[in-house]
Formats: sequence, C-alpha cells, structure tokens
Amino acid sequence: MENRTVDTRERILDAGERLFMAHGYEGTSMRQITSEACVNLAAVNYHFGSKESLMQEVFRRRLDWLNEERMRVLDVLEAEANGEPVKPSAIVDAFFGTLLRMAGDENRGGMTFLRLLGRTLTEPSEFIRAFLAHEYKTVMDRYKEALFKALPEVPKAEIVWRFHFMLGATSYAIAGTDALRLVTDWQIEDDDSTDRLDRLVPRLMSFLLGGLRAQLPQFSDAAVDSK
Amino acid sequence: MENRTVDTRERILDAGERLFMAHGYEGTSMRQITSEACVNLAAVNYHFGSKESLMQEVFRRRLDWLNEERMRVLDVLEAEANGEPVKPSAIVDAFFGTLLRMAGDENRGGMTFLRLLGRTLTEPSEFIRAFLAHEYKTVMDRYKEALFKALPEVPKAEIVWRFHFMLGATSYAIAGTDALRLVTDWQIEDDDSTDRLDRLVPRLMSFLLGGLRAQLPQFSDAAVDSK
DNA sequence: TTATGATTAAAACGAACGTATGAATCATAA
DNA sequence: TTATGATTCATACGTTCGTTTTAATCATAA
Repeated sequence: MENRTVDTRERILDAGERLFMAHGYEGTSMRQITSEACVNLAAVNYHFGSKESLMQEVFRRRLDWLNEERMRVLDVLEAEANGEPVKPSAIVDAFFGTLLRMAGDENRGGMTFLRLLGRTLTEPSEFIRAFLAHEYKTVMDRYKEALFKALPEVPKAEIVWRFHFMLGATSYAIAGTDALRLVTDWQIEDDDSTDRLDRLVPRLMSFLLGGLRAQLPQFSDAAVDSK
Repeated sequence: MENRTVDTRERILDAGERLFMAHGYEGTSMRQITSEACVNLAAVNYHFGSKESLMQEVFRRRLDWLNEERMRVLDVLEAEANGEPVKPSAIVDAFFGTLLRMAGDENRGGMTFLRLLGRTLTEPSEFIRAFLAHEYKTVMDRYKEALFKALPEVPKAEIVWRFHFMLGATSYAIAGTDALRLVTDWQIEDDDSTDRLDRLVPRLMSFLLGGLRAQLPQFSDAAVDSK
C-alpha cells in the first residue's frame, strides 16, 4: 500500500513541476499532468484535493529544504562571526548561491524547479503569490536583518530595494536560461551547455554584489529634504 | 464610422492590457475583456481576429514607440560622442531609463503596460516569447554593440550576461511593484506611493550600473584555461 | 481466507472557454 | 432617400476545463 501511493504522488509532483515550468499554472491542465505521470485523471484530486493544492505541494516539496538550508547556513555564518557583521558576499552567497546550487541537484528539482520558481515569482495568480509570501517571510526577514548589520552605512530602504533587484536578476537568470537565445539570439562563445551553470553562479554573484555595493543614487529633485 | 471603430478597438486594447497584466494571458478570458471594455463578445474576433492577435497588438501599440525611441536616443548619444564610445551610464539610461519613464506616461500605457511587459518576459507561452524576440532583436543588437565599445576591457560574453541580469532586475522591479509588499511585507519608510516611481528609477539605475561595472568573476575551477 | 480500508479506474458532470454565424443597426455616399 | 459597407448584437457551436461519482482492484490484518 505504501509503495504504490508514494510512487503515484511523486510521479504527479514530478509531472506537475515540469509542466507548470513549461506552460505555467493556467496553461497546464490536469489531463496533461495525469497523462504525463501515467496515472488516472482522478488521482490528483484523490491525493492532493485540487489543482491549487497540487501546485502548493510542488513548491513545498522543494522550498522547505531550501529555506531551512538558508537558515542553517546563516546560522553558521553568524556563529563564526562572533557578533561581528557577516560579510555581504557571504550573505549573498548563502541566499542566492544556496538557491542556484539546487540546479545541479536533481534530487531537489534541479534546473526544472529553479526555472519554475523564477517564473512563478512574477506569476499573476493571487493564491500562488500569497502562498510564496507566507513560505518566504521568515527567511527574508532574517537575511534583511543580516544585510542591515553588514552594511550599516547604506540606508535600510536602499538595501531592501537592492535585495528586491537581486531577486529579480536571479529569477530572470534562471527562468530564462534558454529564453535568452530566443529573445536575443546572443551567442555566448566560451561556454558550452554542459558547464554553463558552473559559470553562471560566479557571474551572477559578481553582478549581484556589484549592484548591492553600488554608489548610492542621487535623487535629482529636492524631494529628499523638502518633506 | 471612424469614431466608433477606433473607440471600440482602443477600449478593447486598454481592457486587454489591464487584464493580461493582472491575470496573465491564459488567466484572462475573452468574456472578461469584452465585459470590461463594454463591447460585444464578438468584437475582439471582428477587430483583431483572435485572442493571440489581440495580445500581440497590445504589445505592438506600446513597443513600437519604445524601441523607436531607444534607437533615436542612442543615435543622438553616438552622434554627440563623435566616434568615441558612449558612457555606459548613458547607454543604460537610454535603454532602461527610456523604458522606466514610460511608467509616468499614461498615454503610453503607464505602469500597467510596464508591469505587463515585466511579467511577460518570463511568460511560458511560446508565441508571446517568439513575438517579443522578433520585436526586440534589432534594438538589442544595437545596444549590445554599444556596450561592447563602451567597455572594451570587459569580455563580450560577460557583457551579454550582465545585460541579461539587468533585464531581469528591471522586469522584476516593475512587475512586482505591489507584489513586493505581498512577498516580503517590507516597509519602505521614506517613500509614499505618489513619488515611489521617481525614486525607483535612480535607485534601479545605480544598481544596474554597479552590476554592469562589477569586478569580474573568478571561476573556481581551471576550466577557463584548460579548454 | 476473508474482511477492510486504501487506491485506481472509467465515466460523467456542469461550467467556461475561444470562435463562428447571421441578423440587426449604424454611418455615409450617391 | 435609399443603397452599401462597416460595425454591433444575440446566440450557438464544439471543446476542454476541474471536479465528482461509483464501481473495480489492490494490499494487508485478522
């Protein structure tokens, strides 16, 4: 009894992950999912209750580990720092590097899940964004505080915005790994497809850190003082 | 005869733009669109042929101007430079600043279109990405070349990636202007909603430039030389 | 072996989807 | 004023959607 159930659930989750990534939530039908998973149409509703619940479970299966790992790594970093601020580069790597390294781990969803996540962060569906907000809140607050400590000379509002920009650059980078070719016809000469990911991580990391530590913006109008 | 037609077409385009932004392409029905536009259900197929064609027209209406403007501004910059490379900050502003300043221009779609565009760049639907690829290709190539000239010491592949990251940060920043609150519950103290956009542009610009000019990544393995 | 609860299977439900049709209505030129 | 082509309208078509139902099949404990 155990074996068949688990297999069916996992096959549905795998198929859902892949198809939601490829066609989006609204663009994927239950019949596509159950067909790809080689299970009966009613199996999704039996095991998960509804399409929405399936979507949530697809994310929970991966995000639970990811966010626990992010917490764990930051714990270690802060313990090592002995009350001193953690280096910004270490914080960025703990948050985004941990995410990106999932791409190489097929047991944790690999590139498929990363692309699904990247796309979903700009997904219009209300229930998905609300769900992700709840899943992410605690981790976000921890990292936000760590960055405040690490960059005391940068206004907090600025850090919050830059965290936001970093999320965007990362989401897009992982969501569009092959959309890149489509949109721009760009040729990346010194990479072949096998090690592209190994290069992407340091490349993105450099970019994120450069943005995070960039010169503070000059607001052209006098609104800063006049209010 | 002219008046009624134009009004109907425009009302449909406006409603489509808003609803596609709010619920995505697949998540928006013809009945929602025609209902919001106060036109008959058959009007979309009469004026545009199909839902897909409507979506394309929603984009063309705004992108034609945007990309022409980007070309025009870069023409001016290169003419002023007299053969010398244009400053990276000017190139970035010409490409992303021109886009972001659309947000304040309701006649060109304003924030609604910007958020639609931001979300669509990671949209799964094949025909949309293919369409945007075609619309964007020429402009992209021009700006890519300008950046190559402006940053001769940075490897071309690196510039291409960083352009990609900049696109992502920008898309996300404009797509998620209120999703930000939802996902993170962040409080941006010194901004109220009226001038948030005036601040966002220089903030994002600083971030993008910081990332574009960041220290080059160090690849940990020896793959750079060994191949 | 038989009883029981968990799982799978086939079929159907009503609702909503994008699209097409043909008649009614409109603006305009002859 | 009437004829004509453009536009709007109500309605229906055939599909596909997510979900539900009821019966069959399975694995396991008594």
